[in-house]
Amino acid sequence: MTADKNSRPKARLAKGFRDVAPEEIRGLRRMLAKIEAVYEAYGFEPVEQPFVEYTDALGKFLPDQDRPNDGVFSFQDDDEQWLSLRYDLTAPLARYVAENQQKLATPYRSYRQGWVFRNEKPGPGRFRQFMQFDADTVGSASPAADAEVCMMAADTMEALGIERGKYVVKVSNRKILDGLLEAISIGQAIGQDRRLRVLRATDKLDRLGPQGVFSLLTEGRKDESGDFTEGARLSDAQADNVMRFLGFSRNVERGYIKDNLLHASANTNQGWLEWLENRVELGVTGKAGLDELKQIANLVGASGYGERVRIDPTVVRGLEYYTGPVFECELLMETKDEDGHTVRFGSVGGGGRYDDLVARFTGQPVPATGFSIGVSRLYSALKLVGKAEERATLAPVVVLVLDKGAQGDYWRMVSELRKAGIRAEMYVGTAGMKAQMKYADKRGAPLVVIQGGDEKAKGEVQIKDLRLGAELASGIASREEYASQRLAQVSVPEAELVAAVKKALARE
RNA sequence: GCAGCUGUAGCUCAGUUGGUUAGAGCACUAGAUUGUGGAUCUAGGGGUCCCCCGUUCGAGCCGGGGCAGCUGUACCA
Repeated sequence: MTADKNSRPKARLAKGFRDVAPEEIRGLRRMLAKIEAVYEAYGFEPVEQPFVEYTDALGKFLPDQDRPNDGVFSFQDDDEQWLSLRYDLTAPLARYVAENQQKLATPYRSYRQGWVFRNEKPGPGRFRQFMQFDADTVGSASPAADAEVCMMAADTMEALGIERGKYVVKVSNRKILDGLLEAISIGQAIGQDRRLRVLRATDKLDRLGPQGVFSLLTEGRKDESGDFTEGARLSDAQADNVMRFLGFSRNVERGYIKDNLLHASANTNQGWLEWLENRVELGVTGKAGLDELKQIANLVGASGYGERVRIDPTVVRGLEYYTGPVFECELLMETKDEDGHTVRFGSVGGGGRYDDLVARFTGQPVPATGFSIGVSRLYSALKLVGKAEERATLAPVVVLVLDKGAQGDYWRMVSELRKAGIRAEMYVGTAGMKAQMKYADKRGAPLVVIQGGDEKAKGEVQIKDLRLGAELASGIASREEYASQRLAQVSVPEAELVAAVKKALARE
């Protein structure tokens, strides 16, 4: 019964979601296995968690509404409790640790990989369902834990075949920015709203450049589409300090430029530390952040990662839960976008320290730090540089069903092939021979096995090489010639089926 | 959220100043083969021209409103 024409649903993929093709699944699995191997080697333990959590466990109720935040997919169960699809892997981990604290060895080191969901407008390369691969150390306040996560991220990139120098793990510290805001708002508390604007503005340096960031720090900015973004309304002197934090100094003729002093120290971790210490007003909190950054720099330097793990104040990351060091892993390879412009591939992962997340549940402070890889983004990057391993598994040999009464014979042939380690299937549809050939062709089958009444009487089977056949047929012009031959087809005794198939496959 | 662009067959798209029965390519089905895919040829199926209202003798085309999609921007744990 077909549905009434008017009530037929449209077959369409939900906006922001994706079907994943077989080659990509195979390539992804290989990539995930390599990441996992690195995390295992570092001694992290796997854990798997559900897609769904109670909404309040994710911390996403808006204060004045009983409806959860619309960035999150939420629904009510039979008991009218609000549930949400997880939007990252960190909030659920905090719940897990808070709930199982007594059982877990502290510091608890875990990794996990899975789908997360965001109910947002999708864009190019941005989906409403995507995969993350996280590793976290919960229960250690030591900068060693932060440094370790960064070095592990670097090792992961290399395990995936991204050469040294083609990626960088950038490190900054949220406390420095906090301290800087403290320092510039002496005598007048800067509102939370304006604080967020400063953070957002600094995060846009790569896209808008120093002048754009300065506009957002001060009076605001109008973009090409005419949309106006409100600024943080800092004074020039306050904004100047923020710009210096990012490594820019004001130049009378040219506005903000990369500072020469910084360049003179060759953009090293040591150079950045000195710059921040001497040229930026940091306040008490900022000094503490700088001290943490120094310790991380020392650790990665001593371990030989100083070139790969770099201090970079332009890293801001998410605004809400990070409390200290923040990281970002960026790929430096250049690529062309659809308009032919060369663009850097950009960020494929990030993370940081979130010391308050577990305390939400327990009231006890539990320091934690972690790193999250954007699996889909990283995968498209690997694909672009030819490091994705999508090689297709060979499609199965198809055994045609010409005589429906002889299915037992066909079944036996298929199982012999399988025992010999050859992917094989018996045609399970109901169509005739012609359609079965079409099926095998579309499927990409290398060979078909044919046994009708004639062959059976002689105790033989026909093996037809579809790929060779296609090659031979391309030279044929007339239909008569084409129809008169049995291209790339051999007849062998039943007993030699497996050997003949192996031989034909070996030719490919 | 804001701005711009676009909605015609399963897919990609033509469609003249508003004028009969709305087209192509691809895909699909059948035939040219007693039992042979991919080339070629023939035939066939498939349409609420996004929806509603209006203008008109007449709307895929013009006007208004809505909806959906795309792009940019804002937000993004």
